[in-house]
Amino acid sequence: MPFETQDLKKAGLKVTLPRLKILQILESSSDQGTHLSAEDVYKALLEAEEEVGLATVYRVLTQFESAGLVQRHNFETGHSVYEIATGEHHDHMVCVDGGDVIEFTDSVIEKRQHQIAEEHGYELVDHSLVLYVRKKPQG
Amino acid sequence: MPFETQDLKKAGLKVTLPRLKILQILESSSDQGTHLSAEDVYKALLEAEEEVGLATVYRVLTQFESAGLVQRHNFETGHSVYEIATGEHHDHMVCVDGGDVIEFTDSVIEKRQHQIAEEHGYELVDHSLVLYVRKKPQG
DNA sequence: TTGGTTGCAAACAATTTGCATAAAT
DNA sequence: ATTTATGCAAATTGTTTGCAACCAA
Repeated sequence: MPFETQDLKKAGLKVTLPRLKILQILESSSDQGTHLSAEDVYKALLEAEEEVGLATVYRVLTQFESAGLVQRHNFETGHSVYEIATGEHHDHMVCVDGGDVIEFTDSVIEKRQHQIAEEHGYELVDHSLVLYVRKKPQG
Repeated sequence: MPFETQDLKKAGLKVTLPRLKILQILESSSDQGTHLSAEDVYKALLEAEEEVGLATVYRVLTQFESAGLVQRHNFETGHSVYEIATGEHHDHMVCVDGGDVIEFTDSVIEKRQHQIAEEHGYELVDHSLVLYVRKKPQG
């Protein structure tokens, strides 16, 4: 039994073709470090000759998110993008020249974020950090 | 000549009542550290007995952003919020329940961001940090 | 069989735009 | 007199939902 099937069952979701296909698309995009929007997934399905409605894509992505299978990000683009949840948190560094994306985590920052939230009487639920950088001359 | 008028002229925008009023509303909200959505501004205008269309509010806010008069933020709330541009950098903490926004800066995090960029051979140009928090029980 | 799942179309919310009118310079 | 701004309604975009038909367990 392929691991996609297991993942779905574990999430209490029936194993259907649309869900399997969407999961595969997200996985292969994850290999390339890409983040897909609902539209992107929908187009990928069409290219794969799969007849799946856009509404289903949205529903499945939402279910996957609730199940912890994927993570949703709302960058400043006006629409959500999804990526397979690895369990490991990371932030993003984006090169303003090439557009390269580097993933990183930093325990100092992570810790401070919790402290800051606490200091204001809150508990940290999530966070979004993006560093915009430029390659140093003579890098 | 009031500074609102100067700001508008400097931005190449005609000085109209809607624009003056919207600028004032944003300023007073800024004093309270609040971030307003287009709807919020629209409601504030109605309360002030100003007959301004919602479309105009959106147009004016967009123009203000292009002119650098205000900053637009897209938090995970589903709609944009605006604040007067102060020139001084700060990050945001957004309450996932009420949507309240708290501004903060933290020198530890600021410094680490520079270090991280350096460690990867980049120089930090800009960054965006949003903490999503929840009020602690017994706050 | 039976309850979860899908597709479609309609419903929505936030935001944008076309156009005729109105106001600023 | 020109140019730009406004209001309204209609259009767009991204996303959600109602419902009948459908399919996995």
